[in-house]
Amino acid sequence: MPEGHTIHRAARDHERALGGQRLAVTSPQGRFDVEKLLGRADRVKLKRVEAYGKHLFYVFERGRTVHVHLGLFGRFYRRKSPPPPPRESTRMRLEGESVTIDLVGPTACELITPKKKAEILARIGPDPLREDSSPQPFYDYLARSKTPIGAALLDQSVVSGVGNVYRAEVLHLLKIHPSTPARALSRGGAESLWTLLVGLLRRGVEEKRIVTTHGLALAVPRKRVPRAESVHVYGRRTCRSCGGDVQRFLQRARTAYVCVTCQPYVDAG
DNA sequence: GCGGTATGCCTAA
DNA sequence: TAGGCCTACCGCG
Repeated sequence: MPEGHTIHRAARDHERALGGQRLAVTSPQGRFDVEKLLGRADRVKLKRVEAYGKHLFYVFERGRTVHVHLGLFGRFYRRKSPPPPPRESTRMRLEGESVTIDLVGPTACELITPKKKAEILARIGPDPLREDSSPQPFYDYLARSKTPIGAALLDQSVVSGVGNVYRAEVLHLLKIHPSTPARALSRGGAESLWTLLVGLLRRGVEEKRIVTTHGLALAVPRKRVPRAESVHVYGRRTCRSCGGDVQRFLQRARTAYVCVTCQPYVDAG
């Protein structure tokens, strides 16, 4: 689940469900140091939840901030309060008045200092889901880098929030082969790429899953797209657009998916 | 029950 | 580049 859309959706949902409340925070698994957050109190008030790329920040009273990164396996489970007993693997449980959020399997779940937060934000590139992000650094990087565009899209310091599914899908929609050197893209091409990422990620936030088919407009009511039709090439053996073979290869240690018909490699020199 | 796989990312070499 | 870490699920038998 966790590309940028999952993170932003969690921030929105969790802030709405728990923001302004005094939460009972526990770590059934024991690997999250609850006392550091709670001190001697038994509850702590959550002020807001922020999302940057794939990072979440739970901001509590007195500026105490919990950083969460889901990694590949992390997941949230939402329960009604009072919640059922947690599964053993639950790293952090946030129990509010009517909603309880359980966090399982994250790469990171820790109380952080303002300095640490600043360091995290300093090392990630613009996030297409944030209104306050400027794509300029993304354009600048692409314009001068020989890095394959498919590798650049997974580099969180270049653009944040994009993961392996969006990488495959956005490049397919633009008919770009992942091995194309970044700087072979025109400025217009780079702008199209950013705009498409914004659109697809926003759609992902609304639908709570990645859907890149059945038109790109964020039209209001739309029919639920069946799972098998939600992507063009990611995880597929044949291209949903043309029926041609989808080729797989490793790029930046992740499986890249390419329709060799729709996305022929063009050596731009 | 086991092994493989996954939408991530860090570190050592 | 390889290995490690985190967890759930699925197909196999």
